[in-house]
Parts: sequence; structure tokens; C-alpha cells
Amino acid sequence: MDTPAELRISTAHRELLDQVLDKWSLSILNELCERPCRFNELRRAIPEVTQKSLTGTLRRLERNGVVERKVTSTRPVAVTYSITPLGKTLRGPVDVLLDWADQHLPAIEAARDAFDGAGDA
Amino acid sequence: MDTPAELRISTAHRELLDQVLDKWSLSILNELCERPCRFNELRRAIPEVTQKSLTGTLRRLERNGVVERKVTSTRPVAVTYSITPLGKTLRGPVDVLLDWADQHLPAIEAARDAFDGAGDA
DNA sequence: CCGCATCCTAAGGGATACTG
DNA sequence: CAGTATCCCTTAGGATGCGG
Repeated sequence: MDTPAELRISTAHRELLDQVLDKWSLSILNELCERPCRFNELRRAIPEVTQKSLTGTLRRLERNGVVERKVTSTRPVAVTYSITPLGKTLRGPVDVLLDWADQHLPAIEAARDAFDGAGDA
Repeated sequence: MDTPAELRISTAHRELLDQVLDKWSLSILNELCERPCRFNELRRAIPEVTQKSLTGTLRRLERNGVVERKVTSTRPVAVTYSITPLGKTLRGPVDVLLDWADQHLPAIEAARDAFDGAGDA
């Protein structure tokens, strides 16, 4: 066992994960992994997100270097978002996480059930 | 390559990860992986967390089956929190994530720097 | 010792309207 | 088309005091 390997949790770590694993980031990253997208393409792809949240999340992802924003100043203006190499490195870890979630979701739902049921008869 | 393997992001997934990867969960899980803890032990171990947040997080973790809360109704009452087998399965994925953060933090900080600097001269 | 209840503040997120 | 700006409401979170 390696076990002494602590989960070293620095503020930087937490901050970073907060920025990258927030509510909409995963969905956006998911889309951008498939293909570069225009702003409104993303809106259509993720209908639940509001324009404000989408803008905010994209800005944050851009700032953290996982998404690239390319403006074509040509005409009414075209903006294309794409994933960066750094962004691509996120897929592995995220996939592991989603895998975990997938695998243990039933157990967790059972736990929730038990917990919620325990309160009353 | 598996790559077509989409990041399937269901609401359940997001919800689950939100519950388990929130601000204090990682630190708490970290502590409980070392040893079972009393409530105030945890407070001492994680001084930044307030009692309210700690209680809330522990409850949520308990509900999701990753933490067990054992009450010894003996005397002034003793409560012991410990990690469950399900909780232990989280270490792997989380470790991968922290690893990623560790590895790419410099690149990300550079990206932030570049982004923040780009605004002005 | 453990934790709930209350109060309060700050931040997140939706809806809407308006600009380059 | 791609945002920015504003208003408003809901939520998370800290501080504090009390109760089992």
C-alpha cells in the first residue's frame, strides 16, 4: 500500500478544482472536446445554461488556459471557442471521476434512501 | 483510442460530484482516511471550517454513504465519524484529480497571468 | 461534547434590456 | 452574433448564542 500518500489539499488545489469542475464546466468541456464551437452553438448544445453563466464560465475557463477564445473581427463578429491542449489533459481525470460516479451511483442512492428513511418510521 | 467515449454528464452525476467534491469534503475525507474522528477532532484538524459548515458537510457525506456517524449515547454523548468502504473508493479518483492539479498548476497559473496581463499594457 | 437555531452578509445565477 | 449591464432573488457561509 502506498497509503501514506496523503491527499494534499492546498488552497491552490481547491481553488483550481472549483474553477474547473463547476456546474457548467464539464458540459462545456465536453462540447468543446467534440469540436470548436461558436457562442450560440454552445447555448444550443447546453440549453439549460443561461447566457450569463455561459459567458462567465467560458471566461473562467479561458483564464485558466483550458479554453481558447478566438475572435474574428470580420463582420458582425464571430467568436470561436475551442479546447486547448491543457484542457484536453482534463479529460482523463474527469473521466475517472465520472466513472466512479457511474459505478457507485446505485450504492449512493441506496445510502440516501436509507438515510432519508431513517428519520421517520 | 476509446475517445468517442463522451463525457456523459447526467444531472445525477453533477449532483453527486457536487455533494462529494465540495469545499470541505476533500479535507474531511482526508482526515477520516487517516483515522476515525470525533467532531471536535475534525474541527481542530481543519481549523478554517466553521462548526456549521462542518456539521452540514458531514451530514451530506453521511447521507451519501461515504461517511459513517456513530453515536455513543453513553454520557455527555460521544460522536465518532469514520469513512465507509464506499468512501474509500473515492480516494483513487480524487487522487487522480489532485495529481492533475499538481501537475498543471504552473501552466494554469501562467495562463492566468497571461490572461490578466492581456487586459492592460 | 455535539449540534441546532438565528441572524446576517456575500456570492451565484436567472431574467431582461441594451450595445458593438 | 456576442456579449455587457442591471435588477433581483436564492443560496452558501460565517458569527454567535442556546440546548440536549
